Amino acid sequence: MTPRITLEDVSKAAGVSKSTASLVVRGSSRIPESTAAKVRDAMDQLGYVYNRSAANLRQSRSMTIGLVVTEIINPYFAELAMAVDEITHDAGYTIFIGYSRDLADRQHEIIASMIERQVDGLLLLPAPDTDPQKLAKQVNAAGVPLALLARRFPGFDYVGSNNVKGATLLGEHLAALGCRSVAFLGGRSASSLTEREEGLRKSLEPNGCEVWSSDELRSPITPEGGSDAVSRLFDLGRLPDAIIAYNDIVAQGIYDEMRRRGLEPGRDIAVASFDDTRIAAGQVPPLTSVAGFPQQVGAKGAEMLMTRLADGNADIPTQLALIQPQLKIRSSTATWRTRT
Amino acid sequence: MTPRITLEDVSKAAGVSKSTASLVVRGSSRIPESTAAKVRDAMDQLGYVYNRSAANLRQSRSMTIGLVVTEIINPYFAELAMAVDEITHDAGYTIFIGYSRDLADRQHEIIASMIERQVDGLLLLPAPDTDPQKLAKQVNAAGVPLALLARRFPGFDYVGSNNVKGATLLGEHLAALGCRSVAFLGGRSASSLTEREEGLRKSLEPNGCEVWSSDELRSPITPEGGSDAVSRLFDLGRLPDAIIAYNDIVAQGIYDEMRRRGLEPGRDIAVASFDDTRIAAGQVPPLTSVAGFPQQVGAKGAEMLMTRLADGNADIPTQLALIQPQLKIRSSTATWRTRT
DNA sequence: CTGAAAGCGCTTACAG
DNA sequence: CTGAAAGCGCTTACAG
Repeated sequence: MTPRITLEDVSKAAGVSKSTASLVVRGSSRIPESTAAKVRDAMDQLGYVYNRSAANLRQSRSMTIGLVVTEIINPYFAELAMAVDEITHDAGYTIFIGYSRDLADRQHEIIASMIERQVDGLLLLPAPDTDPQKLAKQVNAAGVPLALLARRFPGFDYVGSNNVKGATLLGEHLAALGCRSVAFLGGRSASSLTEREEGLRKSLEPNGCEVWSSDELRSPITPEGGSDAVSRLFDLGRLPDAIIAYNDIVAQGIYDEMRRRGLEPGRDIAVASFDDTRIAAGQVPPLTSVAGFPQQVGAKGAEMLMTRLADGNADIPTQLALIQPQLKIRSSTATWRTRT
Repeated sequence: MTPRITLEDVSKAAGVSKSTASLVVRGSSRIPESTAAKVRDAMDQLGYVYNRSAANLRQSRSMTIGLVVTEIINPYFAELAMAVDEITHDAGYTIFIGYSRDLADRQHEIIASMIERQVDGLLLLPAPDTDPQKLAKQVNAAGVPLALLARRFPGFDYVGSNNVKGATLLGEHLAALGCRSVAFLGGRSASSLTEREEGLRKSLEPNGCEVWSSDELRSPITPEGGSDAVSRLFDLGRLPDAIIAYNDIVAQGIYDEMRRRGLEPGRDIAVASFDDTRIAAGQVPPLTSVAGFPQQVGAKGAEMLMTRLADGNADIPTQLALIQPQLKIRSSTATWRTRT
């Protein structure tokens, strides 16, 4: 390995001081073009590569942010991550990514390692069993601004879908179809779950439609989780008019398990879900789903964080933003008819 | 903001020297437990957070690697990225992610910013129009080891699917079905494309089956790209017995466009593709696809890079690894019957 | 086993 | 407009 070329080498070759060379690298206008050109030539000659980490140490900012999500096989998370990248990339940030796999311990470990690496800010889609106190302590101790995405805890900046609204739209749709009972399946305790349930109850119960949603109907956010939840539901002995999945991934398992038991989704039981990832429209029958617009969540969250970073994380109060959902009605509910 | 707590503060509080404190942070056994305990107490008291970037500057390694992929909406890329994370996380690395969107310029910009941030190594799924010389120059100047994933250029470490083999399996299957003509659609010039085409020709042409694959049948790796490619194919006036898509994403568009033109995939024309992401099995009819095992590609690529990093990037010759593919036969080809 | 000093590659006041 | 010096927070020889 050739020894590393430093700014000192460049400045010597160009016949100027280190400070002058430093100013040139950063494009300062205080340096006359003639001097700057000499420095740039020297950089090219020597094959200089800027060591931003060294600069960071001095400036105490890294132009780096951390993004922690559950995983990215779920297209909802993938689109959200890409949107974050889009915004932060344009702002000159490079992003550290970590996948918590919805394990709070792994999540904290990831955050710790990002903090050690001096991230300027953090965007987190929190694991359901996150301890908010612990999280607050961890980021506050380091003075790193944090915005939560998609799932919220009080006291943190947050951008997510307006789940109550989305669930209300869905509930009204099902009530209009004449549903008398709805089972809400899958997901783990998180604000998104609570909010969706709230919207469903609010829109269905006043219309005389029962909402079944108990702890035993929760599940991991996987197709298998959905299948298992349906099984537990059917083992209770009663079939609802409609099944609402926590999201599209869970719904896939619900379709599968229903068919294994000889029930056709959309005909025997209406089925709907949340997120409206590309999975939903691709199902057979196409799945009614509440679009959550992860691109908007990610983009808005990134902007919110950028704002805090720009303001030196001053006394901006906690920021909240809700993205408006949209109900996509497809045949998994539209073709269902109440049994007479 | 409270002023940052440094190792110096800790050492003073613990009544030892900075070097001793440093040794304790890194768990050196040279420090007696009694001293170490005092230091650790001081760290807790003061709320010390390790500044790994400062350490990096001194040690000239960052325990950071860069991963650059096209995007992650395609589950193939998502699974690959997660597999890389799995391996590198366990080895103590944190990963910078960048999405090239298959734009060579953006790719180089991303790599440059990662290099400035002192990544120890780079994993790249290269954009099709990458200039290999330029890439080599960029990473060699910085002395950063690089492994290519899924698409190769000569002279770089590489892990990818054995595309020739996979395409051969698929070609043999189609030949056995009695196909007399096959159109290969979608994708952009890349080793993966060339290799797939090679395998198809090798297995089909000797069996009297034509392979149509020209520049005008290429397309972006999107459903729209697939639709457009089918349109261009049909505009040529002849229908093949089978259409092979560059991958599952392209195949989605092929299904759509065929139906728009009144042709049923799997009945009127057999359809198959590559990658076998969860998209394939979820299609109607289920899509025959050559599984490329992105988890294995990602994991093996990460291991390869870790090896180079462990060996101080010594004179290990270029490393190559091919992952064995597997043909998943589904009804999009299995139910097709030659017209008599 | 522990401490004082130098140095990683930059930037930042401060002089001139 | 440009230079010499100090410092960001660590680690690394080197003494003792």
